[in-house]
Amino acid sequence: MTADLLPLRERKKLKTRAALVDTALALFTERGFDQVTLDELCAEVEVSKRTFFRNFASKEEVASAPLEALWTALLDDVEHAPLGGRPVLEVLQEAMLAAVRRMSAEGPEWVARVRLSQELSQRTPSIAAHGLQFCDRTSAAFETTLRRRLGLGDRDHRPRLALDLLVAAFHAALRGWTTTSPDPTLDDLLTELRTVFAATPAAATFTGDEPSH
Amino acid sequence: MTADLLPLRERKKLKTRAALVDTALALFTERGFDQVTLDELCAEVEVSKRTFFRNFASKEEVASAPLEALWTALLDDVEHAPLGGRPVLEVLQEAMLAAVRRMSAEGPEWVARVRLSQELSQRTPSIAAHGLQFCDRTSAAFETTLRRRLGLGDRDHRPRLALDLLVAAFHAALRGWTTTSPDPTLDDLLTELRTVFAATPAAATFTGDEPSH
DNA sequence: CTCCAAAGTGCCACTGAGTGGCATAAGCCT
DNA sequence: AGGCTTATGCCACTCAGTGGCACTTTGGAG
Repeated sequence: MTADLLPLRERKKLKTRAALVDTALALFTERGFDQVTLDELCAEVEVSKRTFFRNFASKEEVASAPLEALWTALLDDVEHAPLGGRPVLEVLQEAMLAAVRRMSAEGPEWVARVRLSQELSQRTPSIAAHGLQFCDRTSAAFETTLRRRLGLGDRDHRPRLALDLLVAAFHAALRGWTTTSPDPTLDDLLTELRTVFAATPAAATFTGDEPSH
Repeated sequence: MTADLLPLRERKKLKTRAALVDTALALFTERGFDQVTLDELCAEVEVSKRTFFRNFASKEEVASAPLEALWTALLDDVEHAPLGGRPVLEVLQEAMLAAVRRMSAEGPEWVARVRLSQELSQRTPSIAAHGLQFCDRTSAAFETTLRRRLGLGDRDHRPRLALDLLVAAFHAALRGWTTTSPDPTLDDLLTELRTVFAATPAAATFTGDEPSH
């Protein structure tokens, strides 16, 4: 499907990378992130620790890989999508939905991997930290793109706030996705996303009526 | 001012804690986070590494301490503040302004510490990651409080989105604060916060007019 | 087909973060 | 003062992550 055209070397590299991700997700899920040493993981995949660190910058990164791939794909999309005359946040939200659909089109395993990645992230602070920092860096990149393409000034905080709202909505949707359904599907995720997106405009304005007392 | 009433033991502990924070901020700022080992830091403060880890959970935490203190203080405030009939986000924003004022009232060193902490966080990915994860956990706690006090359901995403918007605005303000003025003051920070808060409602709705092409 | 350059890999030794255990000292309470 | 609690120091240990070098594999050129 996606290019057998790559040189053999590249394919091999991607294969070990994928093996590392899948094995890591399995081991971490089964026994917990810090109960699994990298030596074990590498032994399982039959790869040296040195090779692991040529593919991933840290132990946390291998667990966040599936979600990071999504954000990177989304960033590419937004770089080229038309932004004209519509609310920026709406455009971003639709790009997000499209990116999720596109990722999952590449194979059903993707959904399973994202689910495991998300569950690990919720249960393991250091993975969560890594993921959040990745989102933050990616948001900064998005922000630059938006500023440039929309001709906004450096002191205009709106694009960054919109991006953070997108990130917040995405994370809320992920949390909802993995906690409600026992075996969440792609459609469940898309539904969850649309629900959260629908609630987003109210976030800045809603008034809490304190219950009687 | 704030209780010499504490038992001597506690005061001593707080003192070494403060010494660790200040020395760490100084060393990290001067030579870079990963160029300073904990052994060095501990030698400087004349404390064993074991003691360091009884005060802080990680090397990153000591660098984030001032900002974390602010969030914790804010959380306490929100626990007891009246939330009645006004937009929740507005209430949170005012609580944030009040918390900043209250923290800085305890001494002018606080502003300097926060500035160093923020600058380190921007330049050091692992500190940023730790700080973001802390905010995330704190937001989750806030969320619980808000849900309880406002009687909202588990499936209502608005409180969490509002909180994330507050966090995003705060971070944007911090970035602006440390990049614009060469030697940022407390008032600069408050001004910056108010500016970002003012821009927040537009984040969800603004439309980017693509520049002519 | 062969040989060369380049890129990926394995092995090994090393630094430094973080932890557990136990003995010691310092503050607390009566 | 004397026992009790609690923080601290010291020591040895695990494991993430890095740098160096030798070795294998691949792609490409003659």
